[in-house]
Amino acid sequence: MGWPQMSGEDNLLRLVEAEDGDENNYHLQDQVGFILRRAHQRHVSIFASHIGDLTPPQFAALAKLYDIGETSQNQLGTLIAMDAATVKGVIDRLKARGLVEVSKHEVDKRRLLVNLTPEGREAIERLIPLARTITEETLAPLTAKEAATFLRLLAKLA
Amino acid sequence: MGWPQMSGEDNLLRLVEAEDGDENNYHLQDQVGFILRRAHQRHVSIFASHIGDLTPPQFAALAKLYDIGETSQNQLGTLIAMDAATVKGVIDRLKARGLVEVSKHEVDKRRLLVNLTPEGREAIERLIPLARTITEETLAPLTAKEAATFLRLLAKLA
DNA sequence: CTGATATCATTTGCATACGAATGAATTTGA
DNA sequence: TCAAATTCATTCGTATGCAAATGATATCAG
Repeated sequence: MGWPQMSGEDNLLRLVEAEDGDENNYHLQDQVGFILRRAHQRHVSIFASHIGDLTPPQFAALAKLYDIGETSQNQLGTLIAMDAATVKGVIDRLKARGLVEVSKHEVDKRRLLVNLTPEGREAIERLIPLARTITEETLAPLTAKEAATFLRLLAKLA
Repeated sequence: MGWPQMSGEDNLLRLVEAEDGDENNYHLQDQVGFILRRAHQRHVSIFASHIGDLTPPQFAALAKLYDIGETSQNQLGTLIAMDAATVKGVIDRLKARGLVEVSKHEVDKRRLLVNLTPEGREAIERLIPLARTITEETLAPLTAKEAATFLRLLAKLA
């Protein structure tokens, strides 16, 4: 065999490794974390191509407020899986654009209530059909059956 | 039916919506993008619990350099799915910690060559077994068969 | 050969994302 | 009741992630 400086022991080791499925060889591109990151990147890119003036987290905040109505900033963060520091930035930017408004909770003075403005409501109603398109395009490489399986397994991981 | 202020037309509309699979109701938590984001978050959290002093992108850079050896910063970015601006930051931080070293390409003066230092090589060799554990823990909610299916479909999406 | 193009790297600006620390307000428990 | 613990929001620091602009270098086409 053409390998330089390889002893009989090395050949034996290589055989054992081959039997073990090449386990000493680490392939980044096969790791679930790496593929998950790329799949997420692709989705964000598709999102941006359809909804250029809003990010996925901003859309999530609007969609959740549209779904449940006024809530506290912290509670909203829990519902859309963002920590307190992150959700604050998202809400600040939506507020600056007039899509949400904030007010103080009358009873619990710690809480900051967040709600859609009429402009925010109009925006999310206009964007939800685009979001359905984005979901379709993201799942386009899969058949309908594969997509259903994928979503079921993905949900178990998330 | 106890719904207030609902006319006969409203009931008909509701029936039609039910037949259409409730398509006027948008559920953020069922959208592939949202679940993908949460699955990715969970993986990063698992990663951090096992490898606290390195981020997944930093690990990816080291693992790829370990796999292919010296390469240009740009090419490395392509291989680990990072744009030029992002990979620069990652390499800068790895360089500051002495895990990689950079040099100028002798022929093509535009290129910045990146390679592992001995410390970087030692680090990645030490971390790869932990990365296998991270992958296992990330996939733990799935059976072996489900995990195989999931990885196959995820790869089609990424 | 040289002007147009393309590639590589850097920089800036903006937007997540999260740990940690802080302060204000509320709830709990002895 | 009142001190301890908890919750809510904010701030700071660090690290991706990407678009856009820029400068240096290399390649291509006429």
